[in-house]
Amino acid sequence: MPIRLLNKLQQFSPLTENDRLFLRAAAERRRLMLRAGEEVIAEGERPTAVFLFLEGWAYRYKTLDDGRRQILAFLLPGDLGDPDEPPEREMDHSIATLTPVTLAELAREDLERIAGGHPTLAEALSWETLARGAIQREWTLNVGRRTALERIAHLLCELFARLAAVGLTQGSACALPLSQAELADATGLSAVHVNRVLQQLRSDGLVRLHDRRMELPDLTALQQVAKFNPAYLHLHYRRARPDAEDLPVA
Amino acid sequence: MPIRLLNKLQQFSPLTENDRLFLRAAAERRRLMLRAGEEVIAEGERPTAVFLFLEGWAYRYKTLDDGRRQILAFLLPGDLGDPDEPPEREMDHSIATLTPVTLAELAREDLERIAGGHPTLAEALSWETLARGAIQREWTLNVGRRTALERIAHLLCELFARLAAVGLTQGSACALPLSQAELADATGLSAVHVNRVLQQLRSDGLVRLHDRRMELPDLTALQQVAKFNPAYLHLHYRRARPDAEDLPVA
DNA sequence: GCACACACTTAACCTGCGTTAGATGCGAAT
DNA sequence: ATTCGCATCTAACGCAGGTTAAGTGTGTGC
Repeated sequence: MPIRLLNKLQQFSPLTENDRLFLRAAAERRRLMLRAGEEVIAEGERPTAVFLFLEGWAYRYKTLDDGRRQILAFLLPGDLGDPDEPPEREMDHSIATLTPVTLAELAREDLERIAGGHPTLAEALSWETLARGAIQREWTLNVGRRTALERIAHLLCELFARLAAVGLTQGSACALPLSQAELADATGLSAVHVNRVLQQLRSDGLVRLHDRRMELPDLTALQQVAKFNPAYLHLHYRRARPDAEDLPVA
Repeated sequence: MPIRLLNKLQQFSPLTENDRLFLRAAAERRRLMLRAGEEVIAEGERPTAVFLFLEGWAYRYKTLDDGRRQILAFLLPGDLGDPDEPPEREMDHSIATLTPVTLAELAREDLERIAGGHPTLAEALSWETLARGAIQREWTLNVGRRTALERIAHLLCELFARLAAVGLTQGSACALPLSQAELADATGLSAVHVNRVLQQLRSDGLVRLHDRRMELPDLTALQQVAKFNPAYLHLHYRRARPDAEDLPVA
C-alpha cells in the first residue's frame, strides 16, 4: 500500500531513500483498519499515537448539545492526524470514518527519531502541519463569508486539489464519498439547500455526480465561482526567491 | 512591560527563573510599536521574525476580492504570531492592529535556542501553538453552526477568558476595542444584525458596553447562552490523570 | 466654531436559506 | 421477494439575518 504522504512531502523537499524507508517502516508497525461510520477517536479521549491516514476518507467534527454538527476538516489518504498533540491533552473534537479506512499509528518515539535524525523529513512534516492550519483558516472564511454556492464549489475545489496532490484523481474526476447531509455539515448549510445548490452546479455543467464520485468538467470555471485560490493549500514548495541583492552580479 | 505570555505558560509547566529570564531577554532585542489601524504583515509577505504581542489588540483576517472580510482570530497581549512559520513561506492572510500595539520580534535563533536548551519552555510554547489551532476550529464551528446570538455571546466569552488568563480583566469587566463592524466580520454577520444582537444581550442584562470596554455581569448565564465550553482554550494544564490501575493500592 | 469622518442606532423591506413533510429510488439484509 | 434504512429530491412555507437608507451622536483636525 502506497504511503501517499510521501507524494506530498517530496514536493516540499527532496527526501533521501533513507528518509522514505524510515517513514515506510514507521508506518508499518501498527496498522488499524476501520469500517465506514466508525469513530477513530472521540472528544475527551487522549490520543496515544499519531494517525497517518493511508486509505479511505475520514472527518474531524464537533457537535453542540442539541445535535448541530460542524465538520471541521476532511482527512484524506496522506494526511496526518494531530502530530503535535501531546498524549496528556484531551481531544477537543472527534474524528470518524466516512468509508473503510486504513491508517497507521505512528509511535511517538519514531516521530522523535525523525525530529532528531531526519531533518528534511522533519521539515516537510512541519510544512504539513502548517498547511493544516491554513486550511482551517480558509474554512472559517468559507463558512463565514461565502454564499452557499461559493461554499460548495470551494469545498469541491479543495478536495479535488488535495486528492490530486497525492495522485488520487483520474482526469477531471475523483472520489466523493459524501452524502449531501455531510456536505451540509461541512459548509454550515442545511441538507435541503445543499441539494438545491448541487442542482444548480449540475445544470451549469460544473459538476457531475454519480456513484460516490465527482467529475469537474470545467475546473477553471468552478474555481472562479468558488473564488478558489489554491495558494492556501501550500501544496507546492517554493524556497525563498533569491532577491536581487542576494544574487552575484552576473 | 510585563511579558504576559509568561502568565499563560506558567499554567502549563512550572518555568525556572532561567527560562523566564531567557524569554524576557529574547523579547527585548527588537521591539515594534504600531498605531491603531496599521498592518503588521500582509498576505503574500514572508515573515522574517516571530511576533510576540505585548500590549494592545490585533487581528488576523482574510478578504475576498469584492471586499468581504473574515476576521480569523484576535491577537491579545501574550499571544504569539506564527511561531512555526518558516520564513520562506508566504503569509496566506494578513494581520492588522485594532489599537496601538507593542510587540517583540523574536529572532529565530532565539527560538531555536529555546527548543535546544529550555525544554519546559519549549513544551509550553508548543502547547500554545496547539491551543491556537483549537481556537480556530472552535471559530469554524461558531460561524458554521451557532445562531447570531450564540456567536456574539461565544466570542465575548472567549475574549474574556483569554484576557483573564493573562491578568487583563478587572472583576467582571475587560477591554473590548472592537467596533460593531469588526464584531460582524469576526462572526460572519452584518453590522446591522450585530447591533440588534447586542441590544438584546444588553436588555437581558448579560453585557454592558461603554468606553471600549465590556462588563459581563452574569458570566455563567452568558456562557449558557453561548454554549461556551472553555475546554477548547486549553488554558489550564492537566497532566494525564493517574488512572485507577496506575495507582499503588493504598 | 465648524466640518468631517465614524460609530452607533433605527426602520422598512427583502431574500437566502432553514424547516417540515412527503415522495421516490436503491442497496443491504433476511 | 420483501422489508428496512438511508440518500436524494421536491414543494410549501417561514424566518433569521441581510440590505438600504437615514438619522443621531461624538471625537478630531483645522
